[in-house]
Amino acid sequence: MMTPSVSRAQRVRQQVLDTTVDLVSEVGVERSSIDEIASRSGVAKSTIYRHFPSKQVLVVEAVHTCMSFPTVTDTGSLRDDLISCFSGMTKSTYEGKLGNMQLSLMDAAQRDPELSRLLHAQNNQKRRFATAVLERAVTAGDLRVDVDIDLVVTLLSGPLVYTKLVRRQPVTNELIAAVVDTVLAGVASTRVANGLGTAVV
Amino acid sequence: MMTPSVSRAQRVRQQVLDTTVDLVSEVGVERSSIDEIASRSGVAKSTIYRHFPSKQVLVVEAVHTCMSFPTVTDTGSLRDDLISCFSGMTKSTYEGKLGNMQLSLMDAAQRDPELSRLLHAQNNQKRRFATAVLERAVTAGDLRVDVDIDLVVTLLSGPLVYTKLVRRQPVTNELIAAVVDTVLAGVASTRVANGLGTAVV
DNA sequence: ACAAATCGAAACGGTACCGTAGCGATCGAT
DNA sequence: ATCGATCGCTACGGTACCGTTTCGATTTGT
Repeated sequence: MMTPSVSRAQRVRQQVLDTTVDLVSEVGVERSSIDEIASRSGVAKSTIYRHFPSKQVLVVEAVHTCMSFPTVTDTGSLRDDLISCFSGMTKSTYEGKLGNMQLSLMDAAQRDPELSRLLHAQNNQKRRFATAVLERAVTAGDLRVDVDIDLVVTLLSGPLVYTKLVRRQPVTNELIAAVVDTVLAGVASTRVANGLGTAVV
Repeated sequence: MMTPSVSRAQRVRQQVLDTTVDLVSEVGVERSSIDEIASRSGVAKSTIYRHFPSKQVLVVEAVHTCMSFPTVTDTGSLRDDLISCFSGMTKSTYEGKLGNMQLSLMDAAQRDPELSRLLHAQNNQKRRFATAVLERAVTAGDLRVDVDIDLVVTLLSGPLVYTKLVRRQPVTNELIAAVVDTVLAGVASTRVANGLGTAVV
């Protein structure tokens, strides 16, 4: 018989990781147990420990497997590119199983340096996508050269994260568009001493 | 001997609540145990159960006791009032013990309806402060009457929450001022089809 | 087909937590 | 001073989880 494309060890390993993702997205990191993962996945607990030395490592690896990043578009319109960027970002990060995990992961990261580094890396990566779009707009002359790009990324990301995690409301494309439009309008204007934007484009 | 100003029962009860706040802010909701609260507070576990029927109720009451809200200023300057509002908000919510608890509480709220309602109420309350400031600015003519106040509150709150909880960076007054300035500039401008703010004040 | 690697099932000791109960000591009001 | 309420202490049964071990069965590579 032919050798299958993936070994049994790999299949079992993936099964454990998938089940871990499911369980963590349902009940969170702290309430997920190896015993439960074993019975759900059909993989014996002893086998799980042959693949992963501890629950922490397992969770970190499981989370790692289900991370993805959106593709960046270049339509020529800064507005459209930003909306596309954050729309994809929202889907890949705050929806689905990974989305359900976010709060629990952030909490657990407060006491797990590995998880903390993983989430920070994930986050910096996401910021880089938006940063790239904005830097392109600066060189293209669509944005003033003195804009604080880091601040703009925070201004764009913040309201979406806040809506999803704190308000627990869906992040609609309408919201994304409104955020992008208002922030772009804000950075297009100069800031004056009284804080009220005076029209200067 | 005179009757003390507070009964022993009240003192013991408060001691338990304080210890619970301390412990939860240190290790989170899930890892806080009644046994640990008992040994830390010097109050026997049996006594704790005489005051609180379960750990969930205890945590909810403990969190409730350490909630506070900032005072609202009315300096006449919308910018200053907003900065003051969100500066106080940040201090009362995302610093100190309550700040350390936030992520764990939000996570736990996903599986505890009581906690969920408490956090939602806390959040709506905070939004109302900013909403009041903005509505005052509308009637005073400092803001266009067609601004989406709810959106503006999200635009202002989001970046601060995001900076604190996701990026794990301090929320400085400089950041607050920059956020307020940019968002105010954005809502002062009209939005046009191409999304680039055109100066109209 | 056969040896080596891998797996599933089951059980183990150890720890931590929950919520309850009994009991003697302490406090509070009168 | 006394009596009832409240407390601290200790211990209990029950549950859940961790991480390890054993052993027989299955699969894989050759």
